[in-house]
Amino acid sequence: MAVTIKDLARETGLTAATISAYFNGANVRPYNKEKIERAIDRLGYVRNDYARGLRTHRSMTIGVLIPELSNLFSTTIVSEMEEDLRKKGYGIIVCDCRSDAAREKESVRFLMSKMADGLIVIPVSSDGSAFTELAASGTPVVAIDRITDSKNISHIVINNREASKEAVASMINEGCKSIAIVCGETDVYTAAERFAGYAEAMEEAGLGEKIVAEVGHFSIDGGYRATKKLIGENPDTDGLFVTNYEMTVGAIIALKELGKEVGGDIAIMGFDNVEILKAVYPGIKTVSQPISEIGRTAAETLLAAIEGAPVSDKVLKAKMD
Amino acid sequence: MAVTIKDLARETGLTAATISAYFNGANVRPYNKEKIERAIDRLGYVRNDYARGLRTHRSMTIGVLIPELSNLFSTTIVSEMEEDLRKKGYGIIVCDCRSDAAREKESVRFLMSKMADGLIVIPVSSDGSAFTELAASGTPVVAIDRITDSKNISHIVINNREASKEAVASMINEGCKSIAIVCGETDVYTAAERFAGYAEAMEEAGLGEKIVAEVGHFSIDGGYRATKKLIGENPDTDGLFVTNYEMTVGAIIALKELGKEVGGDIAIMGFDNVEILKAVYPGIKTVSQPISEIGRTAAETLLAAIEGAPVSDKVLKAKMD
DNA sequence: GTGAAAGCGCTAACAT
DNA sequence: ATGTTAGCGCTTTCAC
Repeated sequence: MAVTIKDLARETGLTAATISAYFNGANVRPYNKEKIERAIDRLGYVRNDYARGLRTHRSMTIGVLIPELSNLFSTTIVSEMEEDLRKKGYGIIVCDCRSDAAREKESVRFLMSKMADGLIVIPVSSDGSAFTELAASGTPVVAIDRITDSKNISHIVINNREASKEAVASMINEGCKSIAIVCGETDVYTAAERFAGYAEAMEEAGLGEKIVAEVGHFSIDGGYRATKKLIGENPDTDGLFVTNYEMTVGAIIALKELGKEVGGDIAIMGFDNVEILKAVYPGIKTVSQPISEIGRTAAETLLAAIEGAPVSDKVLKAKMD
Repeated sequence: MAVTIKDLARETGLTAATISAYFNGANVRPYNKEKIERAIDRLGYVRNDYARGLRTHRSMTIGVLIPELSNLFSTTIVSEMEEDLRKKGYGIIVCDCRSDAAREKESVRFLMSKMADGLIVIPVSSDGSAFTELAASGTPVVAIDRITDSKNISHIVINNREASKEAVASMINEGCKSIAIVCGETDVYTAAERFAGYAEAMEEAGLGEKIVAEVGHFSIDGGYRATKKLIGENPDTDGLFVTNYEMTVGAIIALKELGKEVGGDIAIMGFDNVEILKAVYPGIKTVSQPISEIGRTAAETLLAAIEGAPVSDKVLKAKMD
């Protein structure tokens, strides 16, 4: 059995209440303080968060709920948040709902049972129904990457539409005449916004014909298939806007197989981290999201909400590079 | 305040003990069972794991401690384990110790305070000192990827040495005469083993001169710098064995900049997931670790240990492709 | 500044 | 099958 506060009490001749006071920053006689610290060392005491949490109704853990943990964007954010939250004494319980709304709901209950003090979420259900109940009951929720309809939760997103519009406009500027987009299904917020930006840029340039492939899974494979199909049906496409990292990788594989030279026959505008691709194909451009900043902002916003701050939405800016 | 078992008791006219019995699978009169279930629905009851854990000394959470959460190998494993463990009712608390031994130790205490029922760890400290104390006290620990000196913890690793030896032998077989290795610092277990396999293959083939670059950070940048230096000093190197994924990416960027044609001027043997690279450079070969299997095995081993199984080490096999 | 006592929400004997 | 009682390890009044 683990060492408890009672053991410290026995060891020091003090009472549990005093030891607790010591831990919680109350004034303790220097002499006793030293005794307590010696006892902690000797006995190897570690405070039991479960007992503490039960008493205080604060678990000091944050639930993190992600559609796909195998995705670079998600894990980078998780990594950032883990660091920030740990600094404030919080641990994170990570759940992967595999882009499934039912699993998302189930995960919320799971995190409730863990008494999570708050949730940071990339929402799957666009109505946010999985969270509103929770948020209404007083546990703050911060959604990142995607907007939901819920007024009870805070949202941290980027300016998907503007950034995409600008990106496509720059492709047009570089001389592309026939630009296709590979994007996710437009019932996902980010996909819809990025598509809208693409469409706006095309229309403003008077390039009427939009070439679109919607991809169910935002994966390498999804991007690969979509690109194959797209180029098969529209062989004179000279520009490709691919709206996430994994799909960009897939698109490049497909183009390679089709014998198209990236940057020559066809220009690519990708999304996020493509360090290796850029090295291999210097011509490639991407829209980069401020991933670390998103994570940091989410952590900050949630902690503020836990301290009582009201719901607040934030839009961060992506940049082209 | 959240709904408690007492609320259910009041609502149903039963007592807390009966409700608890219901949750724990004891026999409850069908009539009462139904009443309980109705009450749960109406009140939105979620069982409080903290109270339960405090009482049972089982938190139903597993601590996961990783040196770098931003690394593909790690996150793939975390993703696999999260799924497996969730199926068994366990949540995971993820900690990133940034390859720092002090943070590793601190994280262990943190996870102890969270009453983790067990730990799955990619160890940083090779003596395993951060864990032995914990393991000795009854909390099982499973180390993956790297061996430690501790006899109290289970280890899941791959056959790094044999797989590396085989890989380098195959390069020699393909006609490479001057093969260099880019590996991590050899005080890390995997780096040492992979180097040993390289050395054995070289010696058996009578290729005396070993060309070695040790890299502090197993990162894209680390691989990039090491390769630049290596090729600068040994321009007629015709084979490169790079011992993890990120460094392989870095190496390829470097070769590209040096004007070396991958698969032509120089053969590359990488490690793990290089789907995109293979598409771009069909000649590239890699040693792939059974990443999902590692995660699955780690989860299984830990759960078995929690149920009382003794310490057990396992060696899984990597394959070349 | 420290102690005594009560209680967070749950489970585990034990009794009925 | 259900109720009674006690207690997990901690914090929090309230005395002193």
